[in-house]
Amino acid sequence: MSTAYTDPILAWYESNARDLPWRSPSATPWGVLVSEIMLQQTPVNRVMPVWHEWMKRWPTPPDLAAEPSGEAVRAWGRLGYPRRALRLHATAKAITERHDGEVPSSHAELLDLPGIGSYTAAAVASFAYRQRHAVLDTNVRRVLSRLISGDEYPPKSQTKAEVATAEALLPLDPPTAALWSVAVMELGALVCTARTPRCVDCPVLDKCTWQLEGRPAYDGPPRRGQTYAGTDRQCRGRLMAVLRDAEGPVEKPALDIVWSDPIQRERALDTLIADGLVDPLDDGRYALPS
DNA sequence: TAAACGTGGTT
DNA sequence: TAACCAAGTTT
Repeated sequence: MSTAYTDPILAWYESNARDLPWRSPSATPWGVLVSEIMLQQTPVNRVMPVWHEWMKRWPTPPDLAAEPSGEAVRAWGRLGYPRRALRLHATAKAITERHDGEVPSSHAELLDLPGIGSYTAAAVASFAYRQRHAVLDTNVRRVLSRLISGDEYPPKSQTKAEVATAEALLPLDPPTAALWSVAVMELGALVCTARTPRCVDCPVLDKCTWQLEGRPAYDGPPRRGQTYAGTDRQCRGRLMAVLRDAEGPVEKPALDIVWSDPIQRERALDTLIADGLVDPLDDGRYALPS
């Protein structure tokens, strides 16, 4: 294993880390878990106020588990991907029932919880419990891609080679490994960014393969998908906004007015019901789930 | 494995 | 301005 990157990046983190609330010594494992779910595909700035609100309202998993799932969806606000709120509520219930109300510390038990995949399990085990796991998020994948492979961007989907690389770089001492993981993520978030990296501020610039090879341009396939306007996703978002902003159940016309295409609207509503995000009541009205 | 899944800021 | 991007997971 290589240690050439470890000390410069740890030193850089010590003086450049953002003071994020879920990194505070007073943050609980539950607070870390909630932050990780909220941060999936969602920028820090948008998460911050919602996280504070959640922590004040639901300081422990049993607090959230005692509420209807619809309250979690409502309090999710406009963070996006509201199925995360539903799964976080289900996770709170599972923790309450299966783990005595305490967020489990083992990677396997975390992985068993709804909405928690390989990244989030590793992140919670590392950041909340100071364990030694390879934490591979989009930031770390990009940093290692540039530093080690010399490619501007990592492969479209995670490879075994990337996991092997990340594990090889992981310091042996668990608390140091946990610190390393958050430090590499932070480097990717603040310096080794996707679009215009601030290489002048990089602590390992002299060891960066991509840099040493003259920063060759990305030559792979386009990495993005379709536009958002007009999609079912946008339609679902509109419908959910109506339900979130209403005090209680809403009449069907209140949903109909936010999307003109009836075919697409009904399809979107059906998928929301199938996902458990919308509850069709017996009286014909619609509500957030109970 | 690829596509689906929200939202808003940045380039 | 349209495209890209943000601490991914699920099916």
